[in-house]
Amino acid sequence: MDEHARSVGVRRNPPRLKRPERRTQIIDATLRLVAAHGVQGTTTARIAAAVGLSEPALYRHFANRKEMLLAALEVVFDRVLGAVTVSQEGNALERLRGIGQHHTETLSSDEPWFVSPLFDFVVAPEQEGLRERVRTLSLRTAGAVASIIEDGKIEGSVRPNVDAQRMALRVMAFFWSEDVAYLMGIPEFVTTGLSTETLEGVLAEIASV
Amino acid sequence: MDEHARSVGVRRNPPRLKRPERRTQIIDATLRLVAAHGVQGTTTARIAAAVGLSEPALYRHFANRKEMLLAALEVVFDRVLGAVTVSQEGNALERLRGIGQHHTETLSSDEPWFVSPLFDFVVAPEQEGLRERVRTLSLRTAGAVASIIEDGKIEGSVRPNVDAQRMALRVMAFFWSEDVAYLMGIPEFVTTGLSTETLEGVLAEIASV
Amino acid sequence: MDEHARSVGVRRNPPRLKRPERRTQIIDATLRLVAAHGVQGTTTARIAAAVGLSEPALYRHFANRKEMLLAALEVVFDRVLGAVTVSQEGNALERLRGIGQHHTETLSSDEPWFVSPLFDFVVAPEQEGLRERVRTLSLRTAGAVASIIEDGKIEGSVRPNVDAQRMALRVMAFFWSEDVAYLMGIPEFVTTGLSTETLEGVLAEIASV
Amino acid sequence: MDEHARSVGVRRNPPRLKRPERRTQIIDATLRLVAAHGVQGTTTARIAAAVGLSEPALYRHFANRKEMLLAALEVVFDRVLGAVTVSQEGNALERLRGIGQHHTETLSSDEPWFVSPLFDFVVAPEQEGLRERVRTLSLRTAGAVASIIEDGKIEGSVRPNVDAQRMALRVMAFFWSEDVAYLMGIPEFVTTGLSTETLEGVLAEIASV
DNA sequence: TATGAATGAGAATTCATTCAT
DNA sequence: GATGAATGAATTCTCATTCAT
Repeated sequence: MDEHARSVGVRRNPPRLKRPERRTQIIDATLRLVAAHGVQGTTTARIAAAVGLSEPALYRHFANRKEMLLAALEVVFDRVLGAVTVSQEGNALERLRGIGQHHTETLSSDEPWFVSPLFDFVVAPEQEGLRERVRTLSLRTAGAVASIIEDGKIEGSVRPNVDAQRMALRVMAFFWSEDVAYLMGIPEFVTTGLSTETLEGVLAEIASV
Repeated sequence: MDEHARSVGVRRNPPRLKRPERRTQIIDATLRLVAAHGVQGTTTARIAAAVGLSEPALYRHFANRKEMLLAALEVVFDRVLGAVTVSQEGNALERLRGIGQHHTETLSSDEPWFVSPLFDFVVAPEQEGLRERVRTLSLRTAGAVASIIEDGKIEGSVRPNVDAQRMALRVMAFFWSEDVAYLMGIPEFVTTGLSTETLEGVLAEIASV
Repeated sequence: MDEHARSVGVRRNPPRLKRPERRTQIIDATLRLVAAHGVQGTTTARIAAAVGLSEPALYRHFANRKEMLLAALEVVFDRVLGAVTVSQEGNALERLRGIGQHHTETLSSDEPWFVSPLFDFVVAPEQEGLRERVRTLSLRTAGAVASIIEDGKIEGSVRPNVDAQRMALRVMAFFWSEDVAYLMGIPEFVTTGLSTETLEGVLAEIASV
Repeated sequence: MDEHARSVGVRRNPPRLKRPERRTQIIDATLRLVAAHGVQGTTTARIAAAVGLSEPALYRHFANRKEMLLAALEVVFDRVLGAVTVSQEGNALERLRGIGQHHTETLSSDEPWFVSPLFDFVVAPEQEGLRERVRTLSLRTAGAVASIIEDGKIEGSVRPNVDAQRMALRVMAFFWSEDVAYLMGIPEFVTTGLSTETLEGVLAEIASV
């Protein structure tokens, strides 16, 4: 019957993906699981089930569970960083405003997939080593925001005596508060423009003249 | 004979606390452990050890581990709410500033006991029903802040046309961003006065004249 | 029916032993298993099955598998040391001869239970930490032999210029060679008095006059 | 096209060894690994890595892991036997002394490759059938020693009434005790000449006049 | 009110081995 | 002759919880 299956072109159980695809697939599954069950609830058994593999097979692609989580975290930040980097239109102020809008809109949409995992990584037990990585990646994001502010100084849209690093963190705070409001089930903070007021406050402080 | 022992007033080794005291003791221990090890790391074994009881004995006081955690969450919010309510000195603005300072100081201290439990519950898997509880309690806290703002309107320190509910949420955002910064391992946001700038921004917006 | 079982005095599955008995029982089982399957083959699953407990229950009595193995090793050496210490009759030479005879006889008997475990511990992977303990305990045994030799010097049966430590090791070598011969399936080395010749050689060297 | 590549003489990356060479290479690697990590630690993964092949490729050359270990054991005995046979200089006594020295020196070196595998097989669980093999090969080694002694009788260096078989086993005992001392982590037995004293005792017993 | 003894479910990970290519 | 992908069976160990006393 195996023969029959083959001749008719019926695929055997798992479609035997190539390395890179499997890796991506595992990372995606991990991300979804963290969103649904938290870091703690993202067990190797669940990941394996989600990708239709046996648990040991996972270890062909990642050294251990932590690596899977770390890879997923990396993806989260890649997208966050991407969102910050992409906006290239207008002067620094307008770009920051654009980034803020993007964040607000994402959170207002029906699938802000990244918030849950992100905060799950933040509160993950110290020993998982995820916190440290979150810190590093967050600071990198803050750095990206800071360079936009620096750009603003050069082009003249931002006051020259502004401390870019510090103000970048205040922009981050805007992101954070939107995220928390969303997580706490208080979307009105995001959707009724409240958070935007905070961001505008920051922008007003750094705008030239 | 146990009866005899009691009637004669002979004390057994551990002075056998009464129900309510034991309960409180267990909740306290749970809270300390959550602060130190996170929700996940707060195992029944650790709780039992912390209160000097055997594990099964815990189940005399709580149906299960989750109940212990829930009770601890309740305490967290009692204290958070307490911190917001207590400050009675000065006008509304000064009281809000005082509350903010208290929050900042707690986070700068070496044992910010409430952050870890709070956010652990925030990111808890949807189905656990903990999020809903956090939402309710957060809104109650926001309500307390709103009444202070209303008080300010009456006493004249706050502009009369301010929307207390909305501004209360912006004050909450200040709390949240400090919490997140702390969790992410970016304490400079809290300790170098960056977060305070945000709060001052809000206060300036609502201050009369 | 549970009620019936109780009233008739029928025991429920495992007879719920007290701590010390369980511990002993586990150690014994471990020892038997090491003899039968080697250190590697002495899995927690097998130990649990042997004592009629679940695997986790084992951990109520020992911190981990290594502790169980170590405890078993201790027992092996206790008995070996016991055999060396017990013989109190006659002068040093006669006592050493007695110890040798005891060893030879044990190996000729049908259950030299200790040899297999002993050597299994010797070849156990470094990382198990058993080798180091074997070394320590072996040297302790050698020490016991050395004191007998020292006793011999005092009582005059042993030449005063004999190096007790060194000769003790040569006596140990007699034990070892008997053990190895037994393990290798060459019992004639033990049973036909060949090994005894070696021991007599050593005794002749240290005997006074 | 693979065919084409071959016919044109184009070499693929790893120079694809012929069957026999690969086999030897695998056995060598196995032997080195057993010496370093013990039988247990000699995993197929490690063997494959050591020879630069994939794990499945090993099964082209051996039916399973046990076959690889068995082949390695064979080599061990070949070498042990070789060491006993090779020495051809001087009379029987001198040759035996030479063999002993060789053994002592190997154990004093930093890679006594044969001890670990040898004893690992000795303590292997009965049912594996490895013990029997070790017995056979040990007796063969003893036989080689016995012939040297017989040679000694002919050439006159050994007393004619010596039982070669028996004395051969006592020489073996010298080997064994050195091995055990090494394994137990008591190298001083080997390095300070203690074991040699035993051997000299045997040689003295068989020497003529 | 409390405990000593015990467990079922499940965690991450390793290993020898197979199968299709 | 060799490999990439995958797995079943085990391994050690943790945890919340139960039950008889």
